[in-house]
Amino acid sequence: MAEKKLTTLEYGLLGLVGMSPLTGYDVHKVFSTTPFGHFSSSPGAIYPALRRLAHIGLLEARLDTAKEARPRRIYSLTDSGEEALEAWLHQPVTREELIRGAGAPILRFALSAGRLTRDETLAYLETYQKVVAVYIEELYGYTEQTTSPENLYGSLALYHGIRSFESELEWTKWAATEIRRAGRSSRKPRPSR
Amino acid sequence: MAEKKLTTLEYGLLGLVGMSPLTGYDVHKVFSTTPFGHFSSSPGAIYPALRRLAHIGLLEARLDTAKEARPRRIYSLTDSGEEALEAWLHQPVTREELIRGAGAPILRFALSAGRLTRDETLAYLETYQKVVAVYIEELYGYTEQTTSPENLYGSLALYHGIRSFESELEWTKWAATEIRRAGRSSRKPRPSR
DNA sequence: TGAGACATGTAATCGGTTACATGATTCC
DNA sequence: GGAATCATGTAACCGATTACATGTCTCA
Repeated sequence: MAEKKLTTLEYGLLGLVGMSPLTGYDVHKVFSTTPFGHFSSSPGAIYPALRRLAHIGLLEARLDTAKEARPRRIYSLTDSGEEALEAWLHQPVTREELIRGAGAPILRFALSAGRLTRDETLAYLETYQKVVAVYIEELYGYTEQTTSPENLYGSLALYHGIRSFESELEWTKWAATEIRRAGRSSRKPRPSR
Repeated sequence: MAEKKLTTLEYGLLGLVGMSPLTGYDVHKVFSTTPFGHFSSSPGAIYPALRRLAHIGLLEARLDTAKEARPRRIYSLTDSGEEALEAWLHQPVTREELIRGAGAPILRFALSAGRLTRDETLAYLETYQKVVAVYIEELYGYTEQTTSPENLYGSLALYHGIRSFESELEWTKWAATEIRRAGRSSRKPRPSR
């Protein structure tokens, strides 16, 4: 079987198509009108990616021949696509994903709705949280080397990173409590401040 | 003249080489042992990029022939490289850069040390701040459409984005006050909490 | 009925990742 | 003096960006 690793965009497409069958243009619309994944909505990225996924059997294309001269492909998730997606959703967050900043950790979280159990998602958030905490410690380590008055801007930039990961850390905790709370009542989530 | 646009990596290299002449391996070390720019430290990215920059005249390579069989190139910034770097540093933050998340806004800030005046950097932070604020409003707009109990995870993911940009917004304000403060005294910057 | 927006892609280019290759240095 | 590690790259592949091409619908 030798599961090939896919790009973040491709997993995003699997997740999106997995919600409901879509055409390339539908995907384009989602990417360009919502903050979903902050992927590029360029057709030169989307269409080839959909084709690739269809080619390796993770998606299947149904030809809509309503307009003959310009038929369009409606993609839906195959069983093995479902499998690949779920395998990915079960991966814990890694340090590399966090640093790369391509948004993979949060994408997995968002796509886990309906595909992971509540407890699995909570466990995912827990590992997410740990990885972030470890990385924050690492960044603090640099502050001792780098913090000198001559290097003010460098220090400030470093604190930018630290703060942003601290905010991410708080989010993981908050999200977990919201999910737990939703299990007991059906109130809407509210930002904590 | 038609200044060609460079990649973020290339600007990072200009900035780094601009601090002191470096070899490809030096760059690799910086990228792999510090949080500078969170670029990939893969040689396949660094060496070709240095060559490209040298080829278009923004860097110049001096051959160090100390070891004959394996001479190495020490790169330094040329006048036109200096120009290109400063032109870039003078660009205000754009919405696209912010969303793309490649770290360009913070990289420009960090590299502005010694190349922009204090007031120019403060002005840069001001536009940075405004762009972030505008984007946060945009994201809040989505919460009204998207926030439904059935779409809990989607909402939570959206709040992840909002929080992280809010943290960025606070950083821009904090950094500006630190810079102003440093103008009056020479204390080290401290995180605000 | 012609202009513009909406829809559906393809092609060329190009930067980055992964993997490979080889030369020097250290150190056991 | 052989292995491991440091240093300095090259090559192949492949995905993404940019630009282009063409079909279809709306509506003044």
